[in-house]
Amino acid sequence: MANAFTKRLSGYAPLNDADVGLLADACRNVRDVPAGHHLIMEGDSPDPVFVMLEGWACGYKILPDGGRQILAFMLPGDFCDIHIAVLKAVDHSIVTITNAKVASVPRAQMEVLVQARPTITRAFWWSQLVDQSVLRAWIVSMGRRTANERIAHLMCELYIRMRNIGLATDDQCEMPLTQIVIADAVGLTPVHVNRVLKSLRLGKVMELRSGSLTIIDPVRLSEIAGFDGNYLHGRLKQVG
Amino acid sequence: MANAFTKRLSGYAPLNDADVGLLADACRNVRDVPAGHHLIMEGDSPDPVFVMLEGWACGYKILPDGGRQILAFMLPGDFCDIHIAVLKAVDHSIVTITNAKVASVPRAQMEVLVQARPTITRAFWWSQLVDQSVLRAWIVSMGRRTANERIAHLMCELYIRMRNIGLATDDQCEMPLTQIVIADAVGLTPVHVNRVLKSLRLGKVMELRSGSLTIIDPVRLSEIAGFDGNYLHGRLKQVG
DNA sequence: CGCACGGTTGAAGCGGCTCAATCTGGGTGG
DNA sequence: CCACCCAGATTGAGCCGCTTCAACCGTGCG
Repeated sequence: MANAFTKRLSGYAPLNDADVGLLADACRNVRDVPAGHHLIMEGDSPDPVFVMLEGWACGYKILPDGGRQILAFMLPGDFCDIHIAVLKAVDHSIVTITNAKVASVPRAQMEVLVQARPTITRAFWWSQLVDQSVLRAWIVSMGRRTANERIAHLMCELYIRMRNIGLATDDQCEMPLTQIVIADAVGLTPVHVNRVLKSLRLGKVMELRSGSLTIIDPVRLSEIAGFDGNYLHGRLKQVG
Repeated sequence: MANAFTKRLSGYAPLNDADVGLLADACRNVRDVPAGHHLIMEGDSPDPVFVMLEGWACGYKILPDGGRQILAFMLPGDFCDIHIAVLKAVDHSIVTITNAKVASVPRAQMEVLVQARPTITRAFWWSQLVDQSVLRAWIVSMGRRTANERIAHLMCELYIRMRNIGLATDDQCEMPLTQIVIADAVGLTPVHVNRVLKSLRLGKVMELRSGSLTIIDPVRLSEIAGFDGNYLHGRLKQVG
């Protein structure tokens, strides 16, 4: 019955079996989508809500000059777009990064869940708050952190989120991001991302290779990042 | 009966007189606070919800190295902190920028409003969505825009938000921000903010002087900014 | 095989930072 | 009413982190 979605939400509110059942049922309509497939395109009118069950996706916006800024990474259990529930048209796109399993839940059914189940409402609300905290943390990174710090911080965030849904070991997790994707997320060029990753590797801090992250020195890493994981969830432990 | 708060929320959902009455009543506990006064300090446990009725405030976070990153500007009618409703401790601070009138609403009363009035719930939800869109727009700015573009974009955002609550004329509005505050918001140094403002002034695009913004060439300004105001509200008009 | 895409490395340029000095205006005490 | 003060605004000079441009490598895949 439980899937990545219900697991994540259980972390936010004490869902009982009936709640979990309803949520799992809402996710019954599952699609397999390949990497690089768009779930939502800028300008679409938002209809179903997408929930990631397996695989990674990201939301991004294209600028007039062709540049791309990634706004969020969606991991298993994450909503892709509750936030745009009421808007007429979406102002950004969402694309899968890996092959993925995605559930699509009709808006109407979401409404029903929210109406009927206060605990589910609360879990949705929390989920939203956490997403918003992540956005704020990104702003801090882009505004005031150097390239090294930014990348270290992003790796901390993603590692902790992966660990939080049981997809990380003590010192590593999957991290299926190309250097181009990382660059578009942290606001740097791929070339510079490459140099930063090299220096982190040579400095024996962390290693990102063939789609997976290995944290060699967790203390150093979170020092460099200035990482305080609390924003991801009240009861999260620190890296290391 | 109506105040800046009920006016802003009316823009998001069709509040009836009873709704407006309840909201206005919730805001009955008003305090006058001077500029530079902290409404919330990092580490506080969040109790009342603050609503700006007059004046400006901003939320920010201090980094280990002493740097400051501003995360949001709060204008009349804005919530300061619904988002942190459920968290144990706040991870950022909120300080007034000008003298201000601030209503504090007990959390319990907020809950009552949300339970009893679906339209109010919807308005809160919308308000939250708009806030989140603003955060995303900031990420785009910090990640992919130059200093000129960033500052132009911020000015567009703030002008439109001011106009939206009836506090702007065709070509100007109050903008009580020092260059230091702007620098902390857009992730630049005050020195460079100064140079950018100078170039925008000399280029006859806009002028920021003694706490007020004058838009000289709205078309150029929004071109420079790459500004698309839709994210602030479905039915917003463009600058100019 | 060969193409395409991502990773890697080097060299040169530039946007924004740092450091530092001067100017300005509003507030304050005498 | 003036002298002073102080925070913010302004300007200049030099520096540095990141970008740009360009080449080359490695590898998975049609």
